[in-house]
Amino acid sequence: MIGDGYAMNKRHYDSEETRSVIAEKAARLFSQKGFAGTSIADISRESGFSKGHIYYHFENKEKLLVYLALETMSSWKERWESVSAGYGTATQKLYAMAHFVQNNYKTPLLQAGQEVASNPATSPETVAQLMGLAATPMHAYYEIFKLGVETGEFGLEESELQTTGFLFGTLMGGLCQHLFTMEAEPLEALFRQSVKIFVEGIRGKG
Amino acid sequence: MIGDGYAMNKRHYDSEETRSVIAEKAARLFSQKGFAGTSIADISRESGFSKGHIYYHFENKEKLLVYLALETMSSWKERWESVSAGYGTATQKLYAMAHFVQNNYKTPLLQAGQEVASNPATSPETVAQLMGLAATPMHAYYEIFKLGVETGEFGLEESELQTTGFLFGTLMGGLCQHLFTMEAEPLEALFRQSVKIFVEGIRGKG
DNA sequence: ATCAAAATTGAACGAACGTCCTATTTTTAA
DNA sequence: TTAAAAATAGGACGTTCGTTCAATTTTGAT
Repeated sequence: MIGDGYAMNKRHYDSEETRSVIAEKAARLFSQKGFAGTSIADISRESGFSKGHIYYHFENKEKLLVYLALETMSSWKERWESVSAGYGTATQKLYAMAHFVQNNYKTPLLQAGQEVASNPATSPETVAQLMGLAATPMHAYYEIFKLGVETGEFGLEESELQTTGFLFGTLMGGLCQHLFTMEAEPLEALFRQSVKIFVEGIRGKG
Repeated sequence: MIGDGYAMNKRHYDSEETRSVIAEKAARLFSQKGFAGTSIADISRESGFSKGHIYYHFENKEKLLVYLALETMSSWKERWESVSAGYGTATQKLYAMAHFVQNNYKTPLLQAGQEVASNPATSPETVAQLMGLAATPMHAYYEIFKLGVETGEFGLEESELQTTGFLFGTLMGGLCQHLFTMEAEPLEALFRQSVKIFVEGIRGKG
C-alpha cells in the first residue's frame, strides 16, 4: 500500500471481463455468420449482456469488428514469432506455420473484415485499417520463403517471393474456412500436404 | 408456321430475359456483398425491376440464391467439359482449368451458399442442395489428377488423389476471392504460378 | 454511511428489411 | 377489337435492425 503515488489510476472495477466476453462471443459470431449476418441482438444473447451495454464498450458494430480484427492479428503475430524461433530451416518453419495457422489463424474473422471493407458504405478509415490486416500474415509467409531461398532450400527468383507467399497464404486461408465444418485430424492432414506440395514445388536445383 | 401441333406451349413472351437480368445482377451482388449483405432492394435497384417483380420470378430470397448456385454450377460443368476436351495432358488441363476458373468460376457465389447453409435457420432441404454444389468442381479436379497419375505425369498415391484435388480447389477458390479487387493480369499470373507449384510439387519420379 | 462514478439494463427510435397484395400496363389468343 | 393472361410497378405490412437514452444498480473512495 506504500508508494501508490501514480499507478493507482488503473481502474479495475472489471468490466474488463465483460468487455472481453462480448469480444469473444462477437468474434465467434462474426466468424461463423459474417458481419451482416450477425446482429447486435445475436451478440447480446450470446454474451448475456444487454444490447445497450454493448454500446457502452464499443462505439458501434463496425468499430467492434475493427477492434476484433486488429487485436486478433497483433496477437497472432506475437505468437507466431515466438513459435517460429523454435525452428531453424524454412521447411520446418513452413510445417510449423501450417500447424500454427490451423490453431491460431482466425481467418473467418478477417473474411468478415473483407466483407466490411468491400462495402462502399464503409468509411475509408475503416477500410484502410482492415486492408492493412492482411499484410501481417503475408509478411510472415514472405519471411519464410525468403529464408528458404537464402539457405538454398527453395529455388525461387526474387520476383517470385511475394507471389509465393501470397499463394501460400491464400491456401492457408482457404483451409481455415473448413475449421468449423471439418474434424481436426483430416484437416491437419490437408495442411501438411499443402506444405509438402509447396516445398516440393519450389525446391532448389529444379 | 406449319406443324405447330404441340411444341407451341413454349411461352416466349420473354420475361425470360427479365428473369435472367435479375439472376445476373443478383449473382454479382451476392458474390460481392454476401447473402445477408444483399437486400432485395439492392437487387431491384441494380436490375431495374421492382421489388415486387422479383417475387414474381422467385419464391423468396433463399430460393433465388439456391437457383443461382445450382444454375451456375451446372453451366460451369458443361463449359469445362467442352474446354477440357481440347487438351491432352493432365498438365495442360490443369493450366486450362486455372484459366477457366478465373473466367468462369463464381466461387464467391458458392461462398454465399455456404453462408446460407451454415445458418441454423435455413431449411434442411436448402442446406442439402447447397452442400452438394462443391462436389461438381471437386470431381473435375479429381479427374485431372487421376489422369495425371495414369499418364505418369504426376506421382501420387491413390489415397492422395482426393486430397490433392481438394487442395487445388481450395487454392482456386481462394484466388477467386480476389476477382473483384485485383486486376486481371497479375491475378492470372497467380493462377498460373499455382499450377506450376502443384505440377512441380507432385510430379512423377520424385 | 454517503455519494459520485462506473456498469448495466430495457425500452424506444427511425430506418431498412423480406414479403405480400393490389393495381396497372403489356402481351397473346380469339 | 377484345378479353384473358402474363408481366410489372409500387406501396403497405409486420419484423428486425443498429443505435440512443434515460433510469437503475453496482462499485470505489471518502
